[in-house]
Order: sequence, then structure tokens, then C-alpha cells
Amino acid sequence: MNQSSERSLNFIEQIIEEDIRNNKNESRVHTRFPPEPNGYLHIGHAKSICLNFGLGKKYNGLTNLRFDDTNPTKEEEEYVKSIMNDIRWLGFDWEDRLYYASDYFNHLYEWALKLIRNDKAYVDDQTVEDIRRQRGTPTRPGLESPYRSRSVDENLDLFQRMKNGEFPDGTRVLRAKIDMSSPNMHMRDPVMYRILHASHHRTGDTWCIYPMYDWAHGQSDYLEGITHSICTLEFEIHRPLYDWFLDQLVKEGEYRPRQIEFARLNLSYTVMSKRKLLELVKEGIVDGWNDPRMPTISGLRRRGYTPESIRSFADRVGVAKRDNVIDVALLEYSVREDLNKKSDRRLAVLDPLKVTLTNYPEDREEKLDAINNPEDDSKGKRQIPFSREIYIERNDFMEDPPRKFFRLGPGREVRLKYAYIIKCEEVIKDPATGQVVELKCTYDPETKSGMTRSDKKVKGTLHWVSAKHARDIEVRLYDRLFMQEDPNDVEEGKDFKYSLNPDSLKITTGKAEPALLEARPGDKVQFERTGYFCVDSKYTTSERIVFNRTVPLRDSWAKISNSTHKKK
RNA sequence: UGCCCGAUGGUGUAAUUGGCAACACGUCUGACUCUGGAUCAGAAGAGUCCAGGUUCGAACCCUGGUCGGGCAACCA
Repeated sequence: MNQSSERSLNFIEQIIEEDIRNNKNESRVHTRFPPEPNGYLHIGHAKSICLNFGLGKKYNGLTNLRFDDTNPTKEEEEYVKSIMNDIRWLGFDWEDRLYYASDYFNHLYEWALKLIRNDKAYVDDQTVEDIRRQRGTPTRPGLESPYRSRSVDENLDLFQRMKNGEFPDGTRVLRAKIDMSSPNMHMRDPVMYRILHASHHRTGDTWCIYPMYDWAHGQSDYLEGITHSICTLEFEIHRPLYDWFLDQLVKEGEYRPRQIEFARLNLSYTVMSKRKLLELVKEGIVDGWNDPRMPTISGLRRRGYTPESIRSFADRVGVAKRDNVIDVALLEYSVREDLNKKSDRRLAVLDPLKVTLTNYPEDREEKLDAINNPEDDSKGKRQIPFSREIYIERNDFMEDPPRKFFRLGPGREVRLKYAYIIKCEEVIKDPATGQVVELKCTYDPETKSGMTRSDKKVKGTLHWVSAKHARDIEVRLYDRLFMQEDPNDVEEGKDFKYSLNPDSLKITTGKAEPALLEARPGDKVQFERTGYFCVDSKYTTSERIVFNRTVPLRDSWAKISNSTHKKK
């Protein structure tokens, strides 16, 4: 149960192990991750990346990166770069096996010629509309095209002229000759090539016909020696076509790739489709593809997620064929688990309330020892300045605290982390608004951390920052982008943006201990008692340091106070 | 009313292939704590979509339903 080798296998591993036992494809395991460069990668892709590269590693095989770039009208170089960057960042390596479906355009063309010669493909002169109409419906068979029985020679001639650019876009296609009455729509003479006078990000203008997914994908797998072609469930119905194309090219008993489908990842309170994510970007609802609220890999990275946390998340969600919705709490658990071990602790007050220690000498200052990471002694200690005026968190004080509130209140005592025990003597309010603006407290000099009476029991420990030494930091507090568990579950006429959370981003200025100013973009720290934060790589400048909250700490007080709130 | 796939605690995944449901997250106790974090100890929570059948024995096999998802781009 604890050794990965003893852990039960998911259904894909079971298939692979059976193939290995049967010496299929000489017991090789070779997978691939085949993104289309038309958008940024998201956490769902991360699951697939971890799966494919993980399988390659586990079975001593290989994993290729292949860009599925058969549609020049949607694909861009920018996406290629971001995708490679994200995969590397996640910790995976395709070594020298970087491929593009467009690398195979020639090969694919030659093979298409072969199918035509074998009377397995034909050129159809009809319009898109005609073809669509003839395809039938899932419950009604399709009609054969009037061009279906053209001679091989005519097909050859026409297809070559399509390639030579003699016809305008949309005037002709090459179709596989299969079965217009198949109950599987994808077998009703699917289109193999369309005419597209478009410039391709890699092949430029050398082609004006481009292969369709079904024709390109399986053959690319074949050319690369892929053994297990893993994709998501919506391609399940394509598998007969995947196999049919291979049947035309592969001899019985020879090497052949195999398509296996698994259920894609869904996360509660988020959307995962590239189209919808693109919409959020284009409409300016978020701050680009790497907005820290986005489920994109670049967004999670900017938010402060670590590759390790994403990998362990992918591990935990498992692989199966049934539709699933993973609780975001699991993702959050995964980062906390990782960050707890790794990140240094710092004191920072997000919503400052001034506290004056009336019996602490005016101009006295102290340096107090603070532990960097209680989970990791090797991280050592640092010093934090202490003085008469400090800031504490506003919500660590209540004028009329309930029994279970273990923090500061009139007449109450609490410990200041690494410092003294203080007692609240007086509450100062703004006479106009009634808002608490300052607390007058006394400190007990005997209770300094490490001193004899420091073991005195108090209800709670607060984080704080010396006012004189405090530095301003910008803090960005993120919450879920959508308020509905399934943003797509909306009534007619409304779309997924209906439940957008207006408070998904709150920007405030906090007060931080001086050591925090040393943090560099991407650095991750725990603000003690508050959460994990990372230095934003986009808005941080030499004058202003910006922190993104990756995830708050688990907060059992919030749970208590929320549940009593609800009861009322 | 065609075809393909799926159905196991709140969520996700297991059950070594027919031996009487486990793990993780979440939830709830309690201990500990100079983070209401972490850690530790423990608990509740499913009898496996339904109905039949085969079997000494079924979450696993068979039959028939039910429910959910997918399929009609010259997208991937």
C-alpha cells in the first residue's frame, strides 16, 4: 500500500501490463502528449501530462511531445512556447523527441494517395452544407455522395490538383470511403483533407491542403512508434476510425499503436474548456492566461503552486473512465502539504490595527529570534525587530468576544509570537465612526519567549509587526472565480459567467517584517497564521513588492464562527 | 428513441480478477502546540443504481431495466 509498486493499478496500467505480458509491440511502452498549440495548458492537461510521462517512466519507456498542429487557422507559435515551458516546469522531459504533426504532412499525403489507389478514399466536390446534410443523424443513416464512385485516376488527379492549389478553399475535400450507414457518425466517409490557403506556423505556405485530426493523429502515432495512445473520453467514438486508418497501412501482426481513453479532469468551481478560458481572457475578466485565478498551469504557477504539488494532485485524483468532479479542496490540500514543508515563515499583518504597549519604553528596540521553518531545522533563524508600537491583525481583536474566541479582547491576555504576553487595557475608537482605531496594552517583561515565565498559559498567540520597522506590501487575496460548483449549470439564456465571483480578487496593503522585503519574484513564504503567499512575477517592481495568496491556512476558527453565523 | 461509454461513503479512486468493501480528501471528536497551522490518536459515513439469474459465495459473471455522459466542424 505504501510502495508504488504494490499500489493497485489503474485501468490503463492494467492494459499496459497485459500488453507487456503478451509481448505486444515487443513489450515496448511509448506514449505521447499531443497538445494542439491553440491555447495555454491547464490543470486538466497537467493530469494528462503526468499520466503520459508517468507511464513512460514507470514502464521504462519513452514519452514524446507532439504538437497536433493540423489547423493553421487556430494555432500559433506563442502557444507552442508556453506549452513547452509549462511541461518542463511541471518536471517532465521529452528529451530529443519533440515532434509536430506538420512534420508528417508529406508522409500523410503519400499515404492518402495510397488509399485513393486502393479505392479507399475519394475527392468530393460538394459544399460543406451538402456534406453535412448527407451525413444523416445519429438515428438516421447518411446518403452516399454523388462523387463517391469516381475513378481512381480522377481522384488521383483531383487530389493532386487540390494539393497544387488549383481550387479555392472549401470547394473540395478528400474523404475516406467507409460506410455512410454506419451507426457511428465518424465512420460515414469522414473528411481526411480540406483545402485551406492559410499560412502554417511551421510549414508556411507550402501546403494548401491540411489533414484532419483523425487522419493525422493515428498515423503520427504510428510514425513515432507510439504503443499506447492515451486520450480523453470524447475520442472514444473515434477509435473505430483510428483503427480503420491503421488497417489500411499496417499488416496483421505488425507493430501498431492502440488508443485508450480516460475521463478528463473537472474541478469544482472552475471551468476547464480552452474556449471558455479564452473568453475570460479576451473579455478582460481575468488578467491574462496566467491570472492567478485561472486553472491554467501558468496561472497556478503565478499563484504559487509548485510542480510537486500539482504532480501529487494528479496522483491523488486517479485515472478512470467515469465522469468526475474533483473538489478544489484536494488541489489546495496538495499545495499546503508541499508548502508546509518547504516555505519559510514570516510575520505579516494584512489588515493592521495599531497597538501601543504603554509600559514599554518609548525608544527601546529589541531584536527577537524567530524560527524560519518549524518543519525544517536546517532553515535556521532570523531576527525580527520589536518596539513600543506594533500592528496586529484587526480580526484578532473583538470588543465583545464569544467564549471560543482565543484572541484579544478588553482585559484579555495573548502572546505575541516570539515576543511577550500582552494585556488589552483600553480600546480607542474613532468618535465619528465608532471604529476601533487603536489598542492600549501593557506587556509583561517577564514573559519574553525563552524567559522563565514564558511558559505562562494564554488563550492564543498572535502574529504582529513592529510599526516603526514595518514595510508596506501589496497583498492580493484570491478566491474562487466562480461561486457555483458547476459554473456551466445555468438556466437557458445564461452562460458560465453568470456565477462569476465579484470578490475573487481583493487587493490590500499590509505591514510586513523587514525580512520579507528580501523575497524575489516567485519566492514562496508562509505568512504565519494567515496562509501561503508568493511574490508576484508580473507586478512586483523594485519599489513595490506584491504578494499573491496561494492558499489560506486551514482555519478552524473560521469554521466555528461561520457555523454559528449560519445558525443565526 | 441509433451507436459508444459509465454507475462503489459528501468527493475521488481501490478491492490483484468470484471470497463477503479499502485508501485519500472532506466532516466530526480528542491530544499536543508560542501558527486555532502542522503533527498524533480516534469516530461517523457506502453494503456497491434497480430487478432478476448463475454460484457454497457476486461490487466483479449473465439478462432486462433506470440514470448520467458522449457522438451529426472542411475543430482537436
